[in-house]
Amino acid sequence: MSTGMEERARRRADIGTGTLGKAVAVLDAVARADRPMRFRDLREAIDQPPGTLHRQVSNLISEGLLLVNPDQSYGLGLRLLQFAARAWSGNRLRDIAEPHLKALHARTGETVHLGALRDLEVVYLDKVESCQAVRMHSQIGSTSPCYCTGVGKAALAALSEAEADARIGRIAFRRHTEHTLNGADAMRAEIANIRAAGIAYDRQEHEAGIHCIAAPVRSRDRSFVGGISVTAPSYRIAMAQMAGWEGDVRAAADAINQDIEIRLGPRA
Amino acid sequence: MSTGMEERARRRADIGTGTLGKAVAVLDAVARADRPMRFRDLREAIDQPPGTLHRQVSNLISEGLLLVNPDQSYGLGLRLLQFAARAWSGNRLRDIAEPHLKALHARTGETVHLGALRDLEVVYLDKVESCQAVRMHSQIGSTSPCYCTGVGKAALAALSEAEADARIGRIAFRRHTEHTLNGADAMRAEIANIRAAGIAYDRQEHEAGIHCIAAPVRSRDRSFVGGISVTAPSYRIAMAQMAGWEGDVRAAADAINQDIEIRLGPRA
DNA sequence: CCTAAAAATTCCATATAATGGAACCGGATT
DNA sequence: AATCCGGTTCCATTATATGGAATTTTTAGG
Repeated sequence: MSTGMEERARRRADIGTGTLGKAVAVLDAVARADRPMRFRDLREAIDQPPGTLHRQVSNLISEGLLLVNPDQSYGLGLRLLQFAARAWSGNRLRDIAEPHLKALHARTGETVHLGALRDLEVVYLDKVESCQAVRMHSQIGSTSPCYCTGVGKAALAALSEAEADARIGRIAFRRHTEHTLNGADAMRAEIANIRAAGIAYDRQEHEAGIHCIAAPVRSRDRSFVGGISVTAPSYRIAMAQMAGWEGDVRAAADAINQDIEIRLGPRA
Repeated sequence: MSTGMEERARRRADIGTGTLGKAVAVLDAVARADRPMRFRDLREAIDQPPGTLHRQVSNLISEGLLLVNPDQSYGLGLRLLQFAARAWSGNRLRDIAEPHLKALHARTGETVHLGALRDLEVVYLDKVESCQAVRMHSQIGSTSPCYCTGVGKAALAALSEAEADARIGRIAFRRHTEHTLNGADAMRAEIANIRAAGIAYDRQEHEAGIHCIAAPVRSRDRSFVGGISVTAPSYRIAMAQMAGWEGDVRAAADAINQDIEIRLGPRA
C-alpha cells in the first residue's frame, strides 16, 4: 500500500503522458510564458495540431482552469486560485510548521521560509517576516531552483543518496551569481557535507547580497521533503553571525520533524 | 472567434464531462472536504469503481496536482500552489485594478476587496488593508456565495439581464444571517436596484456585524465580471457614513473599467 | 471596400486512452 | 490461523481524444 501509488506516479513521470498530462502541459505553457499568450503562441509552444489544441484549451476553459482575456490572450483560471487557497490552508505540513517558523523568526529577527521540494524546484509554502510593505503572498507558491537555495540543498540532502544522485544528474545548472555551484560533482560534494552537518548554507548563490542558513525537514517515509531557512542580507548579517543560528535552525527543523511523526504518524 | 470558445465551454459546463472534468471533480472533492480524505472517503464522495478512481488519483499525483500525506490522506498538490502564484501575478485585471484599490483604501481607510464572479461564487483576487496581524493571503483565492456579498451582487448586476436571471435561478439560498436575502424574487428585485444605482450594499447579509458597499467591474465583452468593495464593521462605521463613499467607490470602479478598455481593448 | 492569406473553428473516421469487473495482495481484526 | 477490508493490478471492452481536411472567421494588403 505504501509505495504503490507513488511508484506508478514516478514511472509515468515523463511529461505529457495521457490526457491529463497534455492538459497540464497547456497550463504550464501559459504559466511559464512571460508575454501574453494567444492561440497561435500556444500552437508554437506546444506541438499539437490546431484542432486538438483547440479542444484541449476549450476543455480547460470550461473547467475554469484557463481564462480568456478581453484581448484574446489566455491566463490561468480562477479555479486554480480557488484550489490554491485550499491547498495552502489545507496543507498539513504548513500547519504543523507554522508555530516553529514563528519561533525561529522571533529568535533570529530575520525572514524565515518553509519550502517543499518538487522534482528539481523548491516551492515556497510559507514565510514569516516582520510586517513589511512587500506583499506577502507574492512569495507563496513561487519557485526557485533547488541547486542554489538553502532550502533546496537541504531538501536534496534529505533524500536517499540514490535519489539525490539521480536528481542532481538531471539538474541544468545555471550561474545566477558568481557563487552559484555549477556542476553535478560540486553539488554532490556539497550535499554530502550538508548531510553530515545537518545544515545547509546558501552563500549568495542565488542572489548577490543575500545569504541564508537552512535545515532539512521531511516525513519519515519521505512523502514530504523540504526545508526551512533563515535569510538575511549579507551587508547586515555576517556569515559568522548566521552560523551562530545553526543550533536554532536545527532545533526548529527537528521539532517540525517530530511534530510530523506525532500528528501524521503511520497510524494517526 | 469571439464567442466560439466560450460557447462551447458553456455547452458542456455540466460537471464531470470528459477525462479532464472527472479529474477536477476529484480535486474538488479533496478541496471541499473538511476532514482528511483517504481513498475510501474519495470513493464515497465520487461515484467511481475503485480501479478507475485509483488510476485517476494516481495520474493526478504524477502531475503534482494531488499529494499523499504520510497518514495516507490526500491533499492538493504543490503544483496547484505553483500555478496559483502565476495565476495571481499574471492576472491582468488584478494588475490593472491594484492602484485603484489602493487609492480607494487611502480615501476610506477601510478594507478594500477585488473579486471575480465564477459561476455562482465570488473569488477574491486582491485585498488592501492596513498592515494587520491577520495573514493576508489567507483570503486570496477564497470564495463566498454571490447572493450575500457586495461584490457578488454587484457582479450579478453587471451581467446581462437574461444571464443574471438564469444564474439567480440556480442559486441555493442559505440564510447566513437574519439579513440574508433568500429567494430568487427578492434577489431579482435587489439586482434591478443595484443595476439602477450602480452600487450594491451588503447589509450584514453574509456575516453579522460586517457590512460593505460595492460596485461592479467588468470588461466590455463580459469575459470578466466582478466587483470591488469597501468593507467595515457596523459598530464602527454607520450605514450613512458608508453611503457617503458611494461616489468614491463608483469612481474607482469606473476608473478600473476604463483602464480595462485601454489596456485590454479589443485590438490592443 | 474588396480580396487574399492566415488563423481559428468544426467535423468525423480512426487511433488511443480510459473504463470497470474481477482477481489479487497485505495488513489489521477476530 | 482465518477472515475481512482497503487498496492495487490486469485486461478485454468501451468511450474518448485525436488530427487531417473542410469551413468559417479574422487579419492584412491593395
